Amino acid sequence: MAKIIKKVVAKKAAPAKAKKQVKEVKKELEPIALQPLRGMKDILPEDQPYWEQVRRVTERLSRDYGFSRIDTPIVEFSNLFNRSIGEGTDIVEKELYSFVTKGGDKVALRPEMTAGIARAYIQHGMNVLSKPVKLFSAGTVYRYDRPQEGRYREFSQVNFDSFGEQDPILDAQMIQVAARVVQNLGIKAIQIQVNSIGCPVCRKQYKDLLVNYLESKATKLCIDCKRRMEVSPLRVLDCKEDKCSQVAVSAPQSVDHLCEECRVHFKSLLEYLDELDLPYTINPRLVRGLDYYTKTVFEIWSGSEEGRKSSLGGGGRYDGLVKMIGGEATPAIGFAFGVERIILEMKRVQAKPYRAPKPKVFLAQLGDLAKKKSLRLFSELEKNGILVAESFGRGSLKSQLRVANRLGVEMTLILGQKEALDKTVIIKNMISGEQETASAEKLIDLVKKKLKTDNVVVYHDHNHVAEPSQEQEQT
RNA sequence: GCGGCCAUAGUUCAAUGGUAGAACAUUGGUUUGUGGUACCAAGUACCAGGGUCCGAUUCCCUGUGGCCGCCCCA
Repeated sequence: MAKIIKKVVAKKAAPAKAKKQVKEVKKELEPIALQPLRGMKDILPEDQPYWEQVRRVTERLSRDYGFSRIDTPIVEFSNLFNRSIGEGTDIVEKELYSFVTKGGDKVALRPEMTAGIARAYIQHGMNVLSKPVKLFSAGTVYRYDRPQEGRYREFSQVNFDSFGEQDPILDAQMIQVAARVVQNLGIKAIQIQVNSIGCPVCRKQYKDLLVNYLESKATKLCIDCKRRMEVSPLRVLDCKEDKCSQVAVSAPQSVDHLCEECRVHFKSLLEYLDELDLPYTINPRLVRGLDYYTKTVFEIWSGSEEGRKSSLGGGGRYDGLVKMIGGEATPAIGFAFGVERIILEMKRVQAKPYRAPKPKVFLAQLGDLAKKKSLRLFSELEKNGILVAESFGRGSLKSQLRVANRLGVEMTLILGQKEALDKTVIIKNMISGEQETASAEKLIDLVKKKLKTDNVVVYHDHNHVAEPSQEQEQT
């Protein structure tokens, strides 16, 4: 009695004091912002099935196509990115998370993965390996821009690169892998956009030609494009302004001005794609934002011909990159997908996420002795490969059965005071409601046997289950 | 980096210049060791800081964050 009174008094008095203290502490210390940084977000348990599905599909495909996994640091020296991606690009110019370390190093968070992977390729002498050297990677990348749906400052990419082979058949196979990634994830309506932006030689010639043309039409361009004309004339072709598109329509196209080598390369790529039955669209206006691309560039868009389209991922050939950052000349090609965008699209088209196996057995306990024993019983079941759910913190059998019911288990094992003393366990069939008492010794085998035979019953009764789980509703 | 819209319980949304309600979710209960439904009950919220005002969650400003458009891209 005295104890209870003390408790009540303590309970009443405590919150008021605690609140005051909290307030005082808050004033002295900087309050913690209960939110992540702008453009960053938590990936909550409810979303994990989608992430797990992406992980499984990409890992499986990368293995099937002969890619080895590589993981490189998220932080690298800034000049790696400046040099490879290009000083003038938006990614480097405005979106790079760069800072100086305590030791004075100029570093940056990676805005994409290929630069770091190319660095690792050179550093570890992978050029001596049998070509092509195919590398797969997955992780977060960082770009400091204005967040929107499907566009974050911290986001995840799955990245495929292939070093050391210049044959256009590699280009075709890479595009095939890219298409299979999204298709295997249940995104059926996609567009493959391809283009060739040539090699440094013919690209320069083409650029001059384009600038000439644009200058002749300069009065018809928007303000931004007049600026772009000098900085990166290729981007003018991509401008969404009406008047610029009109100019772009009759602009010279890079595919018409490729050198012989690039032209043949592109031509045979298209032949390979035809052979693969991969429907593609040649998009002469497809220009990617990284300077290191040569020849083939491509993107995978979601959606069909009309309607909203967004780029799920893209890539291209980068024959000059490895040499650019200090290795021997090495042809290469790669692509990356944005995982958040893929998941967004999976949800849009109601693609199936990964379904984790769910426990079919619930273990309920009642009374002190049973509670103690149930802890061991749980691990015995787990060791025998039986997935078990429990709610040991709950007291009443009723509330435990409620949880069991909600989880949709096939059977509940009930261990009460009486059973604990008798060394028995009650097995309750959650579909029929029937119960039987089994000896603790034989329990594991009995449960195993029942799970096997009960499967039939379960399928039989499947439509009868009162409440579909949340996951089922989602799919 | 530029422009616009928005910000209330765990979630989706209300109302209001006098400190806030619902639904769903969660937890407990409807007597003793048994689930669903129903019923009852409980807890939890005005993004932060300034200003106007007797008084602000409400009006204004700034910050922070989300979303949309541009830019760019994944």
